[in-house]
Amino acid sequence: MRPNKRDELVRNALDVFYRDGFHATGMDKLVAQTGISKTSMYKHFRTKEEMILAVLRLRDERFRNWFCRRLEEIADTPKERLLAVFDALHEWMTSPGFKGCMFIKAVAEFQNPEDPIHIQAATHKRMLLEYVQKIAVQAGADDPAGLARQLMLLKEGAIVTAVMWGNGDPALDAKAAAQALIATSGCR
Amino acid sequence: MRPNKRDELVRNALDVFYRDGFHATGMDKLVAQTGISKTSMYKHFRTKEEMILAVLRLRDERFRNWFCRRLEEIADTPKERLLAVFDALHEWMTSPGFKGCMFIKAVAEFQNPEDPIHIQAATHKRMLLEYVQKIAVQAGADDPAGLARQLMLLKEGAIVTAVMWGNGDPALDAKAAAQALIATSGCR
DNA sequence: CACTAAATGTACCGATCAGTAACCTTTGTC
DNA sequence: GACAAAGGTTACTGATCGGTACATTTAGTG
Repeated sequence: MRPNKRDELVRNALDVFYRDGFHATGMDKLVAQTGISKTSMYKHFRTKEEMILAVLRLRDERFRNWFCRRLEEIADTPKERLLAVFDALHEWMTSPGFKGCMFIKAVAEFQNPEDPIHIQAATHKRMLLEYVQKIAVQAGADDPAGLARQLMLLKEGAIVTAVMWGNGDPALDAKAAAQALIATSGCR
Repeated sequence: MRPNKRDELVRNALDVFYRDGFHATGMDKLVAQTGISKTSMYKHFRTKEEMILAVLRLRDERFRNWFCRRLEEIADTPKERLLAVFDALHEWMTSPGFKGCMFIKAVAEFQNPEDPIHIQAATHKRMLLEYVQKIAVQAGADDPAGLARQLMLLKEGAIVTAVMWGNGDPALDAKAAAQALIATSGCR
């Protein structure tokens, strides 16, 4: 059984797009950096856009898996897990190679709301929001949906600010703010 | 006295870069959309990068002027002005042509922290933060710097989320969160 | 009117863009 | 060993990239 070259391509392309951006990464650079021939690329994907969508799918899968698992590892109770969001965030931001959120960057480069790339990025964010909202329900918040939306605002803000300043400190500020919000949210 | 063509160029280029992105906007598109010849462009700016920097300077000047003036119009006391940040934010997000924060997008496209464009965008954010921090001092917050950073996290998060969902609702969530944070901050 | 600076049109540069055609090599399966 | 699918090599397309050369026209000032 042949180890799927397509998956290898998507994995490598993910790194390049994440590091250098979407428009700034040409197919020739992808050939050079992934070691996979252009003909092979275009046998698996009809266009660059299709490839970006596949890359975003992988990124979504990887990130959500890591994020959700990490929350469960860090904290035991739902209320603690809401706060652990920002511990996981801080870990991510201070890990080597951190370059911000790929989906925020995708939306920044593909602003048209009808664009498949834009839509897929928004879907990722919606799924993360729903996951946090579930935890907020378990934690017994008075307005779990509202609390989840607020916490996610802090999270997105911390990510873009961490990229701006080049350090993970915004996650600490976000955690402090989250603590205050959770304290007044009616969580058990 | 000749009306400065250079300023006209920067004004028009601002619209195009804001709407379409930096890498996705070529100099030829700029010629077509601004009605200014490429030769003239390169008499005022040696490179595309220099032009982007000029565009960001104008954007910074315009936005900070509008934002600070708006806060003073909306609210009279420092404490009220901290909250008015999110009223102004909501006005901006629901205004026609809103396409997110140009500086967040600049950082997303120019991730290298040494890049002049990246640096200039970060400078804009730092100046906004310092402005809000001054208000927090006037409002008598126990930790004005920390409160200002938290409020700015909410602001950045609201901006990127508003672009994601395509509406201004995140500003309302951010305002609600800000209200809770300000309430526990020791502000008069 | 003469002079000058600013802005123009047109045509071009080499490099890169996304994407393709034709042909060859590897690899796993029967 | 025959077969087929997957992957690779090389070279190419027309369009666009950022940027330039050069000659011409416009417009404000003395």
